[in-house]
Amino acid sequence: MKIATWNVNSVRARQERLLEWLKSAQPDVVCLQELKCTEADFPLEAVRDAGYHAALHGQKTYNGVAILAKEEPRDVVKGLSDGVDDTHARLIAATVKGIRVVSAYAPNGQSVDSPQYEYKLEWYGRLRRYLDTRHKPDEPLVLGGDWNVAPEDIDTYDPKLWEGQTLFTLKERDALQRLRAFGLTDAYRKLHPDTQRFSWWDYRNLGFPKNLGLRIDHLYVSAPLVPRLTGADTDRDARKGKQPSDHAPVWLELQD
Amino acid sequence: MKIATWNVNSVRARQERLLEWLKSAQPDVVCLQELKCTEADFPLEAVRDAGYHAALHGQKTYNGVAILAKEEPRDVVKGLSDGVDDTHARLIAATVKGIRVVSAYAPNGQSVDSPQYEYKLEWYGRLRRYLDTRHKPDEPLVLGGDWNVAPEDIDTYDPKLWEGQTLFTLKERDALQRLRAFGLTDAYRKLHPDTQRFSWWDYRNLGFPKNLGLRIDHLYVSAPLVPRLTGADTDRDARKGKQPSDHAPVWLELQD
DNA sequence: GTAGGTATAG
DNA sequence: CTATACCTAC
Repeated sequence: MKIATWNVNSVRARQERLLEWLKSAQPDVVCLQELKCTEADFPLEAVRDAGYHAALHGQKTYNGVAILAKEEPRDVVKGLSDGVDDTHARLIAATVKGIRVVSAYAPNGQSVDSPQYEYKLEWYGRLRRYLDTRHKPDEPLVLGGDWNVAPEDIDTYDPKLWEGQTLFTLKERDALQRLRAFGLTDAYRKLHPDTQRFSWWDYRNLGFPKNLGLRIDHLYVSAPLVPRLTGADTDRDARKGKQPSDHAPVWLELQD
Repeated sequence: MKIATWNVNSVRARQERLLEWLKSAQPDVVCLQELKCTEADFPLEAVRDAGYHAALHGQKTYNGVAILAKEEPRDVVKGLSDGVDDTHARLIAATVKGIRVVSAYAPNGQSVDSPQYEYKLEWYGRLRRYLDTRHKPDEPLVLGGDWNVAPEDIDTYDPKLWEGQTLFTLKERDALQRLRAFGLTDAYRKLHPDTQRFSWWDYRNLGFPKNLGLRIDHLYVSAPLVPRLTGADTDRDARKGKQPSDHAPVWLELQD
């Protein structure tokens, strides 16, 4: 079973690329982020024609997340639903083939002294409480998303340059660590402890050609799924060519 | 000798289409309208690589006209240069192979009661005076352009619907007629007196699929060139496919 | 650099 | 419907 996550950076601008990638990669489940459109504007027909059902949590211009799956996603839950007044469409959860799948788009955080940075740290706390409230670490659980945090030095092209910058501050890494402490394992890092693989490259300054990237897109699995992990990687090719997303898809394989 | 006119509706947005069309149609001279860019932003390199020289009169956002030619255009004159305070880049003239070529983008006229409509009628008068001042009817002269006027009933898909609408009011047709009275012959209509051929289809309301068009792009030739006319038509295919201009190229052939 | 929104123009 | 400009965000 193949599960992937991809920040598409506008699903309408990237429709053809998404369809081509679905066709070639053939994931069973895909977590999408940054749809940048409402549910009504999502290209549902085309995705259906490609063989996928879709659970959607859309928003105009910003955010927007989805779970695509060959089998119909069940028990769809949109947002953190924790009573906080929050319009951001950053989370959707659904059950596919007995696995609870969460597609998450963590706040970017803008700059360390901004309200967005505070919101980001709070959001991570809220997501940890979401897991505590609704799930148990021994359930089969997969969280795929753009976490907007590089967890370790190896996940940046230049840790000294990035140290203290948004996406790589201590507080953000701590917040991610506290989320993982629920009982989550970073699928890629588990299988490839020492291999540097980025998932995002800035559009600016020739980030991709120079391979100046970060690994900020991760798939997290709960304990019962760890022994079933058979593969994990990034589809770097999807970042190539014309009009790509700034993120590449990240995937894992589970033994059936 | 093949001479064409094409309102490209942004030469930058249409660069690839323009180059492909130049490659397949192989005109000796092309009058372009609605470049929608300054001379500095014109894709001069690519056009040169395709085998064409360019005489340019650019403008940011609106208007902008050019003459492309396999031989270098000589004695380039930009604008009407009649002392009227007018920033619109709607006219360029140059000599190619002994023929004086004018590329013209007539004002659209918006609505009959608008200042733009008045400007359009005046512009036609100014262009007639331009010809009177600078040229003689027995010179070899070709005017190619988007004239924003359908000359006759046959040049609209529904003359009753269009009667009195901008692009088909009596005043506009009169203004065009007065221009032609300088001694100009509509090349397409001369060779095909009874055949309906449109050059423009509105992007809206499925104008092209339903063939709801107008013939507002014409090539006019002076008397010495009329006997040399061997062909004239519209490249309807250039309006097909993705991201087309709303205009198709119009061309004529002259015996050498 | 690459999106989206709004507005204007055709 | 398809462009442009200017604005904001990442």
